[in-house]
Amino acid sequence: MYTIKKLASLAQISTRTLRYYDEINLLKPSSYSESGYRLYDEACVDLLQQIMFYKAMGLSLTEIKTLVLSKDFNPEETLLEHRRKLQEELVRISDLIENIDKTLMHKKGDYIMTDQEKFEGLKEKMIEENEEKYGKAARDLYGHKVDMANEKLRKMSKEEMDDHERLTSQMHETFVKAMEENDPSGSLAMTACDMHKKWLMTYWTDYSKEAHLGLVAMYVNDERFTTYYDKIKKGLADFILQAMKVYLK
Amino acid sequence: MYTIKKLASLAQISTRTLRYYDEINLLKPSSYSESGYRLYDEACVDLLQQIMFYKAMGLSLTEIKTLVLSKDFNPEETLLEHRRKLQEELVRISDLIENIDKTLMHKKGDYIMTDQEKFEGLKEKMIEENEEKYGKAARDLYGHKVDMANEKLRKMSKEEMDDHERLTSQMHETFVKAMEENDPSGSLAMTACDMHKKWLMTYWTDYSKEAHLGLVAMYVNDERFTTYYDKIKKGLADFILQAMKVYLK
DNA sequence: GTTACCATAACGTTGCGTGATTGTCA
DNA sequence: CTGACAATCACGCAACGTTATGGTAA
Repeated sequence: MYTIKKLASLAQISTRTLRYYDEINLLKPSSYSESGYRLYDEACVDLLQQIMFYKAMGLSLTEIKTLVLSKDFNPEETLLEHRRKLQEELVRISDLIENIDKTLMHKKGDYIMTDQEKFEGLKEKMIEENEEKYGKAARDLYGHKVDMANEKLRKMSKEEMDDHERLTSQMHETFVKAMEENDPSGSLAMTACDMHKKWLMTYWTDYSKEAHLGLVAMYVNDERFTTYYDKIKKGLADFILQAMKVYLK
Repeated sequence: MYTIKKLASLAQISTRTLRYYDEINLLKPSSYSESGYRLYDEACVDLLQQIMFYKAMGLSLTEIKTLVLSKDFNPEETLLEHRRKLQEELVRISDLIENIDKTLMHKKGDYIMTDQEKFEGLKEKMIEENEEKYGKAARDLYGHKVDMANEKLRKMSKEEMDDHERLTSQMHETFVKAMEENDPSGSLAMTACDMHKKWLMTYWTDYSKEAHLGLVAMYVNDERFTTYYDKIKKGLADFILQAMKVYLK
């Protein structure tokens, strides 16, 4: 017979957990002492063992309850079903990471990269940072997907990079012209926004308005960006944001 | 000016969400109508846009609050920090999936596989099922790790499989002998358990007592297993469980 | 008058952590 | 007597979904 503390330390869990399992009828004590103390026997230990096994696979307590308390229930199906859910979670998280990567990568690129050397430097730096921070093993876990942006950079040819640079200056020029017209919703501004989108696609493997707008919104809160653009023409950073808001409606 | 419903449908969220954001001071309406209706202006729309952008990356509302409400806060660091957390989650979930795979794979194997043909059949069947259920694209996401068990099976040579089969019969014999001695904690039983562990390791890439015990516990609740073992000797399935409990203490 | 929309409570969700208060055992 | 352990509330967390109830706008 175990007291609640004994069983808890045996199983490396808290007494609160055991009381909670009692409360939700997942694991009841086998008997009580005269003063109302919970007492657990060997069968309880076995059951707890089972519970913890399923917990280790990430099943919810409700799922575990149906598994261990109804003998005729099929664990295989439940586990497979659960596996499917986990798989979805995995994809979801992987997508989130990819989103962050795209955002950060591009944001850095936006105000730093003006010529080839800096661009090359950035490429190497980002790839190195990635390696350093998360290690090869960790990156292997979710395979090539997270690296896609990196790969896209790495594989970009000299020619493409020249194109990219041309696009950059053209975009800047167009934005400046649009600003001189003082019309953030005019066709010139829209053209410039369109170029910005194309420019974005150089790094991003896919595209969404939300991400694009979010990125631009992040820009104007970053003085490195505003400084850079205001040097081209004063007030340009803000103008770009105004235009983008119209463009991305 | 937008009413709560207008803004909600504009942003594709619920009105409850907007009221909640109001409640936690994340997004307050810019003004109120005479009858107390919430009214949102353009600045609110922009802010919500930002909020949703960060939400799309999986940041918590608390994190978002510090990001969008304190102008001097650095989003890059926050995003990188958050990326790290996501990475951990990814590993965690990947481990859970691996655990489930190991369990299911082995459980099937335990009572079905007695000769090479069936073994081969199982191999193909499991690999196919995996492909079918989750698709290549999904599997690519977390790379080779989930497939390790599959790979381990696939790469097992004829020779190794013969060894494995020999080990299986020896283990069965030893369990039977131990049972005849009627001592589930005797040295014979312990040897048999040890063999079971070795046998397990043929499939599993790593090992833990919890997983081993959980597996055995799952066995005795599955009549396909008990039937199979009881055919060898009546009561054997139960005896194995008893022995395992001692062994895995 | 009806319908669509507004507001404010307030409970439910998941799995416990973290007290607060009080009784029991060695 | 004291300290370790027992018990029972009961709030807190995250981000809303979901009624319930009643007022307001078109």
